[in-house]
Amino acid sequence: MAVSKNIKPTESELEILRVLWDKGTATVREVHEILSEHKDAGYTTTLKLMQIMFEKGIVKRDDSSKTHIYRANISRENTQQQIVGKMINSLFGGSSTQLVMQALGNHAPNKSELEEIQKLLDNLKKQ
Amino acid sequence: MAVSKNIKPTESELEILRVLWDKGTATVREVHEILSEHKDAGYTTTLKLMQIMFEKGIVKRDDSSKTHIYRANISRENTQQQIVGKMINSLFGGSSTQLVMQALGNHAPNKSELEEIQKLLDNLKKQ
DNA sequence: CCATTTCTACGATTTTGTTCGTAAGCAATT
DNA sequence: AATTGCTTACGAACAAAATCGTAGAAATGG
Repeated sequence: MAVSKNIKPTESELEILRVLWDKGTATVREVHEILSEHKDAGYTTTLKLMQIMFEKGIVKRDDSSKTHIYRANISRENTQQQIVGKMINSLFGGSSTQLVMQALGNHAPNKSELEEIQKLLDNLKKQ
Repeated sequence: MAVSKNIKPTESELEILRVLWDKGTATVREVHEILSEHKDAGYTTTLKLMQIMFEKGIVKRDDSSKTHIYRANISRENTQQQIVGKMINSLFGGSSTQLVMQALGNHAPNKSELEEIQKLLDNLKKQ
């Protein structure tokens, strides 16, 4: 089994990670452009954050040319799992079911999504 | 519809809220005892946190006797909803389904829980 | 009635995260 | 060669959260 580091990205780091997960690779400039659509912080702020993330090992970068190219160094799935797991424990007393009920109750999925969930549910039932 | 305050408890505040939600009411001492099973921070730290939560309106307290008695002033359900909603947006691109799949995949529920979810799913399908 | 314990209040410090200003390097353009 | 624009590096300021020490009031119990 893979040893998963216990990484806890901050809110701002998560925003950056989302961009990197979506695009695969990106420069600071690209990340900043996207973030600044919904947030106003200066360019150097984004730069600094990404540098810190690099020091922490959250992202990798290719600095062979002047403009560095970044990519995530932790997977989306792993991070989701970390955070959801923590939330299940801290907010739902360890019951994933509670979380699921909450999520479905307040953000109803559409038809095809329902079927997707149904499929997973059927699978779980078989075991 | 009730106007829900946009409250964002910190990690530490959440720990305290959990105790209060479970017990209904509690003194600082009681909260501290429980927290210190899994965390080491001094008594005055817990006290200070609860005082701050009081100032923020997150908890109420009865200070008619020397030892104050605290209780939560925001509901568990409401808080869960806030936080889960935020997580769906920030980590799962707005798709509750993704979150549900993640939660079920990694923390499989037992039989009776599965049926509970199935019931909710059936209800959602009817609409 | 004095000593001890237990409580609150509160300021100070530490830690962590975020933001920004400035300097310096490099490349393209004039 | 000078100017302009874009880049990284980095220190500093700022903000928010967490931790702790100390003081003083109230209860306890010898």
